[in-house]
Amino acid sequence: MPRPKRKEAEIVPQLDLGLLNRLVGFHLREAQIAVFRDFAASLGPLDVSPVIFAVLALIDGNPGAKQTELARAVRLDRSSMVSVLDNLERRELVVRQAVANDRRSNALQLTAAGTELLRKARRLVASHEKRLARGLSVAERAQLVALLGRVFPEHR
Amino acid sequence: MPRPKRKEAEIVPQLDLGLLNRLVGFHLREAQIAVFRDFAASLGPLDVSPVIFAVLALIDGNPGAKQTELARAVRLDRSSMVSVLDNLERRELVVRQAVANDRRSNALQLTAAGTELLRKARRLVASHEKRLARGLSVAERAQLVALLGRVFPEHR
DNA sequence: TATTGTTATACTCTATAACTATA
DNA sequence: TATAGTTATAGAGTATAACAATA
Repeated sequence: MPRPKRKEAEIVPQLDLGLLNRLVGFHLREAQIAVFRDFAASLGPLDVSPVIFAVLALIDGNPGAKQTELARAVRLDRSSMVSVLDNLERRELVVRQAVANDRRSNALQLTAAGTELLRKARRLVASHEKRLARGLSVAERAQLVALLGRVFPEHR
Repeated sequence: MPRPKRKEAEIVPQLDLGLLNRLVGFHLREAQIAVFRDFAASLGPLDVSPVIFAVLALIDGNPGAKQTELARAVRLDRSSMVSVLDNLERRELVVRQAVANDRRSNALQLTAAGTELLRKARRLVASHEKRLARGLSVAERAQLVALLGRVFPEHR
C-alpha cells in the first residue's frame, strides 16, 4: 500500500510577534477571537450569542431578576440590556413580569420555550468548552479559569 | 484622632452565576472587557487601540511587512486592515512603500513619528500590563499567557 | 487562475444622553 | 432626589462581495 502523498507543508511566512508575545492582553484577544468564532459556529444556528446564553442562564438561576441586575452581571449598560430582552421577549423565550412592590422594575422569567432552548444551548456550550480546552488537562482548565478571575479583580 | 467613619458597605445584590462560573469562555469575556477598558483609558489619549498598537509593534519588528501578513497576524480581514492603515498613514505614523518585485504589494514602514509614538505606547502598555496582572506573581502571569496560548491551538 | 489591495456596503454590539414613571 | 426602564442616536469595529491591477 503506497504511502499517501504528504500534503505540501504550505510555508506561510509568519511575522515575528516580538514583545506582543509576552503580553497578557494580546493573548487574551487572540484566545477570545478563536473562542467567539467557535461559539458562533456552534450556537449561531440557535441564534444564541454569548451574551444571550449568559442572560438565559442567569434568569434560569435567578428567576425574577431585574434588568439592571442582569446588565451588571454581564457587564452591559442598562440601555443595552433593553434590546437583548426585547429580542428574547419577541422570541417568547423570556417574559417581563410586573413586580408587586415596585412598579418601576420588571421581574424576568424564562418561558417553557426559553427553558427548552437553554437546555439545548447548554449541551452545545458544553461541547464547545470541551473543544476550546482540548489541549488542556482538567486541572489546567480550572487553573486558567482561576487565573482569569484574578485579572483586574478590582473590577468585579 | 477619631476613627474615620466607615463608608457604608453598599450591599449590591449579586446574581448567582451558576454554571457560567465554570466556563472558560465566560471568564475570558469578563477579563477581556476589564482589560480593554483599562487599555482604552490608558492609551486612548494617544488614539492607540489594541489593534493599532499591535500593528505598530509588528511593523517595527517586521519592517517591510505586507498588509495581508499584518492582517493575518492580528486576525483581521485584509479589507479591515485597509482602514487601519489609512488611519495610520493619514496620521503620518506609517508609510506604504512600493515593492520592487511585486507591484501589487505594499511594504509597510514606520515613520520617525510612528517610532516615537510606539515608544510612548510601549511604556503605557507596560504599566497597563502591570496593572492588569497586579494580583498575579510573575510565574502566574507567565502561566496565564502559556495557558491562553493553548486555547484552540489549531487556530494559530 | 490566484493574489494584493481596495471600495462600497451593511451589520453587530455597545455606550451616551435625555426622557418617563415611579420610588 | 434617586432609581428602573426606555428611546433615539451615534460610533467603533468588523466582515462580505465585487473589482482592478498584477502575478
